[in-house]
Amino acid sequence: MNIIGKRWTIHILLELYKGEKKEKRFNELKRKLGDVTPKVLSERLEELEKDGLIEKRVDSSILPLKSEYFLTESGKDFIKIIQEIKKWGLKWKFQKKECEKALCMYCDI
Amino acid sequence: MNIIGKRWTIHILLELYKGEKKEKRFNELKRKLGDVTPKVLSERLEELEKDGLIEKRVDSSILPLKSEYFLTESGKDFIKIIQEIKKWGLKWKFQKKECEKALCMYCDI
DNA sequence: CAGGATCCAAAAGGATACTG
DNA sequence: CAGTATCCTTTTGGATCCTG
Repeated sequence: MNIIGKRWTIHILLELYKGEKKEKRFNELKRKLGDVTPKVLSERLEELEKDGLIEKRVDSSILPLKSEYFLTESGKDFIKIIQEIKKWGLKWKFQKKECEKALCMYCDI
Repeated sequence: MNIIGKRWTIHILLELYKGEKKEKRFNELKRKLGDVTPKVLSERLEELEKDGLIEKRVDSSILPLKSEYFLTESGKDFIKIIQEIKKWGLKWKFQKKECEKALCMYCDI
């Protein structure tokens, strides 16, 4: 519940799940997520790392620093739960036909 | 996320799912949940009702008032998500053998 | 680029007392 | 019994500026 209850967490996980390139940079996430402040983003990333859903890889050999975040196995597995929640929402709350496609163009899950 | 993110919500849903008698009274829930204050419990119940996961039946014919809460179909369906989350937790976080029984004696799911 | 530090506003939750 | 009302503390999140 610490994971799922907090703002931005789900969006971060989904962002790391989307697209071809699975590793995302700090500022890349920041941009994609719209208006997360660096403080909050940094907090969420730390928590997710602590809980083992994501990992961080830092390349400190070159400057400027380059750090990349990516989903772990448990993180990928957690995406399934997010998908279940979405299905529940589609079934009982929002009857949005567009979202029922294999890969929803709106939320990419 | 409004549903799942807030304190006590999950516990309320599980409480309404447990046991033979599926309808639970306000003070019954309050007692079972330990130390929820009536204010918070009342807030959560309202939200859950508004979101359609539970329903309320009031018997105003007799005094003192008697109100009963119970899960709707979508509420019951949501229990499955809670179970998925629990499974995820068991798999990746807490390897608690006792919880893997068909009906866990600790959390009743 | 990847954050950390500081300060502030808002939301959430809890304690307690009271009421139809 | 089933809540409301009031007040207060804690937790979050956001804004903004700064740095190695």
